[in-house]
Amino acid sequence: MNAPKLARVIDIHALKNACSNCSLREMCLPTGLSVDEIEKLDQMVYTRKRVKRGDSVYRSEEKFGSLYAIRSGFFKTTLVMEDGRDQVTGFHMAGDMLGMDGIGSDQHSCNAVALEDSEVCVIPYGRLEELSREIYVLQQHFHKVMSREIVREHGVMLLLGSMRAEERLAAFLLNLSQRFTSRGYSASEFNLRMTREEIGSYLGLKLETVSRTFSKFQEDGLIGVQQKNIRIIDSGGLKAVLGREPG
Amino acid sequence: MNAPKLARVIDIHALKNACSNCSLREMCLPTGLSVDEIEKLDQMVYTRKRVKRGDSVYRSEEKFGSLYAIRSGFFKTTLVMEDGRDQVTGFHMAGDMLGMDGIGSDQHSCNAVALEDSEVCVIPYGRLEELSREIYVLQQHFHKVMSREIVREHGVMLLLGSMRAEERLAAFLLNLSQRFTSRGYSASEFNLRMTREEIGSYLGLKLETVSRTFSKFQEDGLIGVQQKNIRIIDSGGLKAVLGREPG
DNA sequence: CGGAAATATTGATGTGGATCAAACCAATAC
DNA sequence: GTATTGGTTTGATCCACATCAATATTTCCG
Repeated sequence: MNAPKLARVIDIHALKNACSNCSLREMCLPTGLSVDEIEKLDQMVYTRKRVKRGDSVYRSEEKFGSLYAIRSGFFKTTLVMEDGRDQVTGFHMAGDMLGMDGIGSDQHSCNAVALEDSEVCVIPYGRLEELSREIYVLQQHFHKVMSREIVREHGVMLLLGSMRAEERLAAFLLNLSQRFTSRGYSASEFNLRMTREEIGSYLGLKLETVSRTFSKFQEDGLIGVQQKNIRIIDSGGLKAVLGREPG
Repeated sequence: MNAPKLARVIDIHALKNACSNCSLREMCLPTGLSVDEIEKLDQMVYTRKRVKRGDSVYRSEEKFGSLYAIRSGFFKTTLVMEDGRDQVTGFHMAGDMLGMDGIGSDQHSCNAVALEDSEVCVIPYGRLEELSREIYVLQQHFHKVMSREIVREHGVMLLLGSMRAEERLAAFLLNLSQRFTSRGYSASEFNLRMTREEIGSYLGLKLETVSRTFSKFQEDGLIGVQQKNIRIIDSGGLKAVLGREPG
């Protein structure tokens, strides 16, 4: 008599964790999947993992085994040099994919650290390979995700190699704003999850320069800053900072 | 009577262009392919393309259709900002793969320019997708190639974000040397195919700084420089430059 | 709550690499 | 051969950002 009830409970739980029912589906998965195919995917992602603020999903040198789709929260990825200097290589939010650096050498080459309590969907890599041989649109989607990561990094190289401090920070804010927007959050007001030091590390600047530049943007009426809270007042003005001559 | 002869001629030509017979096979392709599978691959890569010095394999915004494996020669990839500033995002040599930036958006996002007369193997992307669904090791290999490109770019971000001019140039030289070595060329002497300006663009430095730093390395007995010819005299010393305090 | 630790702001000063400028050199064209 | 062009080296000066330092604010935690 109890059996059916129990089954139902499990069902509901499974449904809750399923890709098919996930609000981030459009970010993680291709469109145009059949019901069958979505069912297969639900079997691929059978684990969720909570990651507390400050904890890592994976660390450099660790054996690679899975990719991680961010279900909620906020992450940074960092690289550490032998002499201890480290560099933030990216900030990642819901719908982003982590871990692709590990495929090439079968071990991770950076650390993925949660900047707030977060949750990731664990995607066993072998299973993904398998399914993407069966499901064309999944293969296609996965390749696109990797390619976009390459393009994103190109953009960072441009930023680090050719832009001045003000341009870097303006580009950073506009990028964040755009990403929040595409996830349904406000484009004009958001909370930074990272410290000035982490922003600086990502942008190749010192934390003091980041702080000063925030203050300057505020004086110029482009943004409102209060600690981690950012309000974008004049996004056109921010865009104009990009490509402007020094001064 | 002529027919068999003609056929033989064509055969020889096909063989010459075939992956199965290519000295770069270990760089481009996975190991452990069956004879059948190699035959399929030979059909995938049915075009070679000569690219003259200064010409492009593809340009930014162009529709994406193929990847390109470098058969011989030397390339740079560049990004251009709206205001005209441009940045070299990479240097590429025989065995490297070009064009993966185009997969994500179906159009290329950078320019791939030959720095000397070169030759590439054209790999129609649709065909590669198809085959990598059939041949597991090919899929695996392709994913690794993309992943390694992501990791390579991480390295460049570290270089641009955290290193001083001398460290950047030392890292650059050591990287080039290592890549020449793995292709069977001398580790200690090689010709730069790019100008000081292109090196500078890649490293986020001005050409004068590149030139001065070369001169300094020469004074310090680390390398011999004569225009584009580089001799690495003290590779240990170069490695020691990395991670050294300024001064 | 209170006190310590982490984070952020702001000012004063220093410096690595950019900029400006002038030769110099190598390769190609005439 | 000389002229021309594109690239390189080297010097003098400048400035954007780093560094050093002091204070303010927020967060964490017993």
